[in-house]
Amino acid sequence: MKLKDDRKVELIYQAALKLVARKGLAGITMGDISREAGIATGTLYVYFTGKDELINALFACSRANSVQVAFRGYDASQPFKPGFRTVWMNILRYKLQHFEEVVFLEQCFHSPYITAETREKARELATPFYDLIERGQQEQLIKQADTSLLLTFIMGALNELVKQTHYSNETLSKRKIDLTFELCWDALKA
Amino acid sequence: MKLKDDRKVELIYQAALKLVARKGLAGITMGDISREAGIATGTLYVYFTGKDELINALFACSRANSVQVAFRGYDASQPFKPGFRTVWMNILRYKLQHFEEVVFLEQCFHSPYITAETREKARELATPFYDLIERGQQEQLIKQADTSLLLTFIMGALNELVKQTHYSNETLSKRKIDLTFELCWDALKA
DNA sequence: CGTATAAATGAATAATTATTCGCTTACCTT
DNA sequence: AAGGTAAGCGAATAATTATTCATTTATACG
Repeated sequence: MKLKDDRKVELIYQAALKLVARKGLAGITMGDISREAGIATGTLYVYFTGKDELINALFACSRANSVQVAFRGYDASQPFKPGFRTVWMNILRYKLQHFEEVVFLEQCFHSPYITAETREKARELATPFYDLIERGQQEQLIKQADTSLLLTFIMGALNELVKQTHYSNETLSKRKIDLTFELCWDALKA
Repeated sequence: MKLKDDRKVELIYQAALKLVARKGLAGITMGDISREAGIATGTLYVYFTGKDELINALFACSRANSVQVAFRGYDASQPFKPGFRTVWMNILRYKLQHFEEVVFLEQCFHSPYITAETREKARELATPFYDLIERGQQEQLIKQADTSLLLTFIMGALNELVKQTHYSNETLSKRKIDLTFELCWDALKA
């Protein structure tokens, strides 16, 4: 018998991400996705039970990806600031390189597709970020404010920056990146 | 003869905003809007030529509203920091009170509904904000960085904060508001 | 008041889109 | 190499949703 092709799932995901970044979640059809992926519409239903499941799976996957990369190269034994910078940089780089995921996640958040369960799992993935900020607070380097507030502030700023960068299609220079880190750090530092 | 009823347009807008905040732009139908507004579906077509026009009009209106309020009480002759705080506070307050518009504008940005023209008009509305930041830079109070970068940073942070506040349905205490302003100011200040 | 005019209605229609299904093709197993 | 099983296909169908339209209702104006 013929087996399912994992690369095909990836193909479908890429097609969906591309279309959502271009047209928004509101303007995306199963036909569009299959055409963009270069497969038949019916094939989508071999891999997913329907549109809802496709979007939920892609949401979970995108979300997991973006978190997974964040702590690459982070070493808890090194001082806080450079460690924080490593994570911060990982996040920024990932978001810049995966702009489509940024848009997709944003659009999904208020959508009829994402189930409460999918949403809950996405939330849980954020705990390492909380831990990181709390470490900085324990070391008196970061403001003693609600952790969630600080995190929200930074992530919102980063996200918007990534979007803005994309629209103006410049590449963020090293100078600008350093500057932006400075903005973040100055905002957070005690 | 019977005249068009301006309050009805407002009713339609409110219904659409409410639904988009709840279900996203992807999950909203003309039937839903009319039901939520308490009018017949056909009546929507008395006021708008179709769904596209409705969404574009609401986008333009929402965007204009949020900008219009920002400079209320701002006096260019007073020192920069309190003036900036006034504007900042206006924006925050407006966004908190009009959460639905925040979500709607965000969802629209990547959607097939909004035309290039509508988008361009929205962009033009932002110039007073650029002017404000530039004033701060001239007075050496604000970092000498790309104005658009600074603005993007702040607006992204604020937006995310408003969303986060809404989801956790707490009311932002004065303490937290002051704290958040401090984050913004520390980020921007030279 | 009465009438003309346009708003308002909501069921009917048109258009779009998700999903199914009978068939073909590929490829794993033995 | 042959058979069997599931992937892959895309036209057909089902479901949903935008839009129209014949009719009713409200109201501005004479």
